[in-house]
Amino acid sequence: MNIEEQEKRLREIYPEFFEEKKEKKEEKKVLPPLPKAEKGKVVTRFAPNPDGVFHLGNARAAILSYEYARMYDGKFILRFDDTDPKVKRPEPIFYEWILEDLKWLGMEPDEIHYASDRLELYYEYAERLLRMGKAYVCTCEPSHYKKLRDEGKPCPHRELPPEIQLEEWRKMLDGEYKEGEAVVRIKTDLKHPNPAVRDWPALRIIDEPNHPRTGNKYRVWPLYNFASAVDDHELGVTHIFRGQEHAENETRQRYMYDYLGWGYPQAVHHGRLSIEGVVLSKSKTRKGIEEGRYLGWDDPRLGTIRALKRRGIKPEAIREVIIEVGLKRSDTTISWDNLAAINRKLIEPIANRYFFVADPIPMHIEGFEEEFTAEVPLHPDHPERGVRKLKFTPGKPIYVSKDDLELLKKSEYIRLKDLFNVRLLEVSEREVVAEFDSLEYEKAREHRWRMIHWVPEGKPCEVLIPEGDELIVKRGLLEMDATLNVDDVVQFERFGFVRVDAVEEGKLRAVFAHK
RNA sequence: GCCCCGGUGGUGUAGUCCGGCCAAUCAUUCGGGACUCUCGAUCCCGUGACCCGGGUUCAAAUCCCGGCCGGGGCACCA
Repeated sequence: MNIEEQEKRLREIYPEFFEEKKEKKEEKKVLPPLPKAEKGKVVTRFAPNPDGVFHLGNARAAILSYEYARMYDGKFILRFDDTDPKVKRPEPIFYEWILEDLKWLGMEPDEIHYASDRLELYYEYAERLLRMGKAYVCTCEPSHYKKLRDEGKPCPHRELPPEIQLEEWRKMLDGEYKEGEAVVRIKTDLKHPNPAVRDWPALRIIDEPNHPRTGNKYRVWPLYNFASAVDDHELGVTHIFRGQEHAENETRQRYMYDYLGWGYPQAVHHGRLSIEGVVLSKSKTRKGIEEGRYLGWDDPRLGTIRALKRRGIKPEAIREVIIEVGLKRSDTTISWDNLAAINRKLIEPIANRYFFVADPIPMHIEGFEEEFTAEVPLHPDHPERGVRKLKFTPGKPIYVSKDDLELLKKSEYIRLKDLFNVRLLEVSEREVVAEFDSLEYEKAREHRWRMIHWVPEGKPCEVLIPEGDELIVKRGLLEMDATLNVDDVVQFERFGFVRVDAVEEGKLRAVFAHK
């Protein structure tokens, strides 16, 4: 029975099946409702530090923020948290790339802000807190301060009156205090069970920031918690999505919100997201690039958005995988199988098929003395797209892949897909000799002969295959009819889906996506 | 060491807040089969899990206590 007959018969004996099937198809993973979210009033933000490239781990916070904003007809803000010109120095290129990658993922921010543009605003709030007696300028030696803190004791500067604090603050701004000599702290509970929460630092001095956006205009820079607290409030952020490494920061920032009489946004802390066997860490990636072990930030082995893109992973697949993972607090490791399965569903219908023969071995065929042109559909399920032509010429060898060597060795007959069936006479790594047997596909099917792809001639093509930390390069021949452009995602039959990475003068490079 | 947070098949996820309808959902992987000029797609069928131990209860994946394991934080980083 073919599919139609089977379906017809099934409708007779089990009509309910089809109704259920229809329901199942519509079952799509969606995000759960967001607590305290009102339609039209949700404001979310994605706040990366442009000191590196956007990767899958960052994508979790970004996609959740964006999706929820959209779900509630709210606003999605991109804010560059570029307040560390020293340890995590921002670089101009990453500002651009992050925005570019965000857009590629389909997330256009409603607003874009730069923390480095807002220093004066931070200063205002610092002064206000100083004046209120809720913050102080601490000039303790860091190690000494730490000791006091761990003992739950105040440092000598803590209880000085606001007038002195403001004077000290002035000295910080004026340059009287040098880098490392003074810091503004927000008062909290000195007996807080978690020492890390006690009187946390809010602003510090960087003598020569040489910031990519503001140069040396400012020498007092806010720390993450301070800048973030001010901005989330000022920008009207209602919901924050961030990794659980920030969970303790909520405790810290709440003190500030209480002093200022602000309401803290709803924070959702999610676990860390990683992908099977892939390095996501910015610093490790950077090191690998510097040492020449990686081709760049978009090396196919990496988990950066650019790398995923280069491999032919569609933005929608990344979005789906993140939504599937949801907002759980536990860490998750996405498997390539899963990502590939989602991506395959997306690209299978659009990817045209071609024959790519990796590590070609010539095959000489005897006993067929006519020219014969095989016409193969560009896509088996879409004949309307047309065909590719592969011409067999008597006396000229065709090429088959070394990857099929084992198969050839153990087979007596084989079908050359869309051409004809042959009997194998000699099989070695250097060449294969075969004899024409028959034309009909049906005969091959009856005998269950295996089928391989082949190419009469072809253009040189190399495929980059990421395998863990290795990047394997497969060289071979791609059929002549494959006129491809960069970014095309196609399937090399019996090889896998690939994205065309570069095309130059009949030469081609592709990156392997998945089977 | 101190402080948070987690733990459902190989992987991811639903269910946990408000105990029963959960001998646990869906996807992927894996095994088997159907169909098909790709080892692609499609379609059937199947294997496979509530970290452990106590307690509460008529009833616990769900509540409580303890343990184990995992992650994170303890920066003048974000």
